[in-house]
Amino acid sequence: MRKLKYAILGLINRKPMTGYDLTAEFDKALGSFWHAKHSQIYPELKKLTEENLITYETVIHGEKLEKKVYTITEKGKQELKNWILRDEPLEPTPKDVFKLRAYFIELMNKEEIILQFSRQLAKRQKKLEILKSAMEELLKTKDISNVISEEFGDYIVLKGAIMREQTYIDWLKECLDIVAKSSE
Amino acid sequence: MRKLKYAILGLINRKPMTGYDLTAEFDKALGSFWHAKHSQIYPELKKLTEENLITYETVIHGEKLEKKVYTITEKGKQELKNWILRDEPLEPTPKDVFKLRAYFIELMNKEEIILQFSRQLAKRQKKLEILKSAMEELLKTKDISNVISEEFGDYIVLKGAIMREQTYIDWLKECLDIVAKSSE
DNA sequence: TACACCATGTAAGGTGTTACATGATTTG
DNA sequence: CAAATCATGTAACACCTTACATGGTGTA
Repeated sequence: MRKLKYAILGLINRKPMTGYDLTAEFDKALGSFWHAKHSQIYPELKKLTEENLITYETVIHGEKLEKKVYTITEKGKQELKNWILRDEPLEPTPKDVFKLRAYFIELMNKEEIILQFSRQLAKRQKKLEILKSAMEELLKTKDISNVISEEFGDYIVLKGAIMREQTYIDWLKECLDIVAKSSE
Repeated sequence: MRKLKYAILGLINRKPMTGYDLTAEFDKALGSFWHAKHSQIYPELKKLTEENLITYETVIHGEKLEKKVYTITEKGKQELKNWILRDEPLEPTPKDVFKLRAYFIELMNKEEIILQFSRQLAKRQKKLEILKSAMEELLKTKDISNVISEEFGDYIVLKGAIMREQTYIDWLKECLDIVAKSSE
């Protein structure tokens, strides 16, 4: 599977970058559906280099600071193109710790349920606001009219993230509503 | 964090079960937000037993087949209750391989995009139908009027899963719509 | 009597997190 | 000049999957 491999190849294909840049990308745009720490990224870059899917050039920044700027190879592009067209079975549903707690709702009393759901709601609303700001920024600065473009890719995943968070919020509100109205 | 620990404690708290039963539960109801293989469950059961959070009784089924039926202890109940009330920061967004592909949309042509999104749509629609059938069954056989009950827990997580899948489908349709209408 | 299902476990390896470790550059 | 950020790496450990390994029970 090696999914991190393709996440990295895809990003480096967009434009050459360092391991540090990749880490930052995973914290920004991709953060709404993928993430990885630098401790996982650096070894993977080493592996991809050994497999001749990427190459690097050492660039000196300032006096001494060495950066490794990675570029995708033809072989890397081929593998990436091949992966993107693959038809794979649906992944198992992602794990959700809050829903695990919600499932065992019988362990809480009414007040405790309302407290837990309200706290989750506040966190999700905050997250949704951040995503919405990112979307506003994207629409202001980028042209998404061409569907075969990086910008359109950025747009659809952000759109998906906003829709997902909004639905999670709707679900939380619905649960809260039922609980609040119950006589228990 | 040992989340599997609490998933198992919660299930055994509902009623005593074997490792095999737990595995089956993770494939059914909980499947919409949690899962684990038996190879992970058996070692965890051993660990929880050593920690005195659960105990087991060996039951002979038929002539020789030995089953270990696990029961939660008072200590286990306390830990579970304590965990369920905890306030933890939002988990990082779950990884989504399809969205990773969608993000790198610039690597596909219009036909390929439509093919990939249509295939995903078909799989998600099938999954949604299964979830809806499960909900129909649940509403027919269980009483969810008491919010402090296992049945209500079953209901809300299933409801959440249906909403999540419906939104994913809406997103896929919206993407397909934009792509289909594009002149590219 | 074969096949599906019940039942429990271990081993090897891949994936991911936290912590350890070090040093340079930029900005207030 | 201190703090934030840039930059790269390794080690230990936790988590999770795939495959290996074994045997019993129910049913068509």
